[in-house]
Amino acid sequence: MDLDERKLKILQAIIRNYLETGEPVGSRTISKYTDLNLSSATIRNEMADLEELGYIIQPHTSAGRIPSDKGYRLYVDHMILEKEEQLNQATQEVKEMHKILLEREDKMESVLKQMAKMLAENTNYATMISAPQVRGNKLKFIQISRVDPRQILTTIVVEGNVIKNSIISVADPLDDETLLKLNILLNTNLNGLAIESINLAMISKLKQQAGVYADLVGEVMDVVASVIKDDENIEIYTSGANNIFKYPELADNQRASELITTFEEKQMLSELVQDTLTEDKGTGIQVYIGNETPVKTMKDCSVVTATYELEEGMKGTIGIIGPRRMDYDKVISTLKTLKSQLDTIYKKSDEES
Amino acid sequence: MDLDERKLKILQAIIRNYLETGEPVGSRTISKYTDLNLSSATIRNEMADLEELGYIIQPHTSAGRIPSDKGYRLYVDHMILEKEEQLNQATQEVKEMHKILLEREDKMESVLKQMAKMLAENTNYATMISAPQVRGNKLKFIQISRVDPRQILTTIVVEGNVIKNSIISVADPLDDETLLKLNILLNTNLNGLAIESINLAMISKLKQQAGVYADLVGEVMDVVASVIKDDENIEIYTSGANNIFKYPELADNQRASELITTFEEKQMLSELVQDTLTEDKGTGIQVYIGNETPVKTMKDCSVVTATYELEEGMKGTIGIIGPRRMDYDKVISTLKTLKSQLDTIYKKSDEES
DNA sequence: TGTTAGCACTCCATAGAAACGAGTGCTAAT
DNA sequence: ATTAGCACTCGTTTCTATGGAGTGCTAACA
Repeated sequence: MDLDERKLKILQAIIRNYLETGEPVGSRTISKYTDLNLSSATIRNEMADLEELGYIIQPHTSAGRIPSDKGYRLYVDHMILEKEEQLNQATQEVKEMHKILLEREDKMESVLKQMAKMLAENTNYATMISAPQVRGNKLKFIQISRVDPRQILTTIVVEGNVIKNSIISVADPLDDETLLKLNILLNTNLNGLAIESINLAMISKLKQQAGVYADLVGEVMDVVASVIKDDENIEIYTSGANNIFKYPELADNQRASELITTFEEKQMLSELVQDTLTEDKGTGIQVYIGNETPVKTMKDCSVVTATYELEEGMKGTIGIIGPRRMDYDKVISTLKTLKSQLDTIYKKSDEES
Repeated sequence: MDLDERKLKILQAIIRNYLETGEPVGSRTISKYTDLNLSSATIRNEMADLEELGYIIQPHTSAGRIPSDKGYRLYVDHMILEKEEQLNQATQEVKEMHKILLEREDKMESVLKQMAKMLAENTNYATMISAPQVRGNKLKFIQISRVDPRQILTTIVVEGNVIKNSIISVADPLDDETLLKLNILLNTNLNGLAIESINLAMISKLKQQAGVYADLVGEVMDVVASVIKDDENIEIYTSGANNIFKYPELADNQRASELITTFEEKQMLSELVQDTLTEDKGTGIQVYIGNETPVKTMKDCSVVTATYELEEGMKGTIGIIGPRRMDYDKVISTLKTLKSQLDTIYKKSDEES
């Protein structure tokens, strides 16, 4: 048996209604809700069919129906296609983000934090944003300077303008000439190289050329290495974790505690980021319903993610986490608009600079 | 009427018992619990007195008693004095921190994060740590370098080795000589100055001397200014927020949601940090019971804070947030030990460098 | 005079019973 | 194919015991 037009309409009505109320919806409600002009009895028959097909579930014999994961999935897939043209819907809130992005602060960190917060406030769900991941980055600039007689400041810039500093202590003060020589040594040998491609042989060669300052060069190389290390545990910013308390189905102690922990230990979220980045099939938007999510503690949630891309292949993820009955419609179109803005604005303003 | 020895002992027994169980404690329990060898009837009389004095409360007529804020306060004040000598009690967990601190990473951020986490795991309460606040700091080093033809990297180091970078875009490439000249200009004029003391007159003088590069110097000064701005919203790291679910009196939706929000919006916690730093009377440990806390959303919690101090007057705060019936004993001694270790270890390892 | 045993009383917590009502499935009529 | 009608199910809410923990008070005791 396939889904005819009418069944689809009924299913849609059930889901819409359930998204709003969070209560199982009965046949009588649907009978009024839709423009089909059918009696509740007819609806009941159809609902029995839909249940048999696995699109809806009856929590107990005398209750209404709620959508199953399969039902949600159908709804979402259907909806995304439909929405394609009316992209400019959720403009209201996204315009504010536009503004934030334009007056972009020096620290990308604070931009992302603010964005997460704003998204959370507008959607009433929990949000997460991962900082763009830098991969295969090339060293753009490396420099050591004397901050005071015993302290050397290392500054490293990689493509994408990620900057890393560290202070190294030295036993004997370096004079200006040595400093200059070492800087030239480092830059001529390392500039333009992908960090991953720096191997042991190169390091030992460098150390050899540095002579008595081999130790110092070694420490500088440690700093270089730490750029990669930093990169491995991706920065993730979250906001609106408290929103889960607005949805009774998530707010019981057991679940709430788990979810809060998940948001706190951002590490678990990074699985989600990874999955999103690898699974991305081109649309850039992904929906995980219930158990589909790669994070087990979120099995009672739905997650909608978007990947955004800056220039130079830096990719990041935005995620919205809410109950199964989240307003997919609004969330997806919000994310779509935001994504497209991010993609374009960031690119543009980076070309300026 | 004053508190005689016996009343004190009874009060103490009540509190101890309540801390453990979280249930109102009755006279019979106390009669067995203490070594006073008194019947429950006698205890009842004493308890009636204690209640009249305001140290304990009866939730309802036929229930046992629970400590009032006044009772907790007495207990805590008493206990702190008693504990003074047995400082080495909570060594177990603190030794691990010792280790972390010794192998201290370059980023203070990650040390503090880890510390917060470890504290939370050991105590089963929520924790917060504020990064040391830098005040009245002097510029130690300032430098601009050319990263690529159109991009200038600004690096600023202030006392305490706080480093700040920013990339500035320029329309026309700068040659080496100009760069050197500007660096000398900036360093000779600004080095050693407290950032707060840089005024408009100096800036305009600098700009004048920079000639055609006045704009660039202006942007550099903006970066300098942002060091202060960064400082104003203190970095605060939290951990173990989910622990509040372990205490039923905090775990109802209303309260939990408020608390989670408080931990998320670190801003509210900064009030606590401020209060702790200003109220500190020398012991370095402070206890806020219930309504005593400056953060309203925590009125059902108790907070124990410690201020730690690194060299150069950099002060930070560690806080442990739990239910009113937190294990003050353990928390206070843990914080004391940790504080003393932080005070000494950090100082020492900074002298090394 | 301080302590204790005993007892009536209070009041929360728990469990069960009863009433309710939303919603269903099925049947028979249209 | 649709619908009205009806018996039935089952979760939710409300009410009513019942039990027990704990108290305050009184009277007896050392």
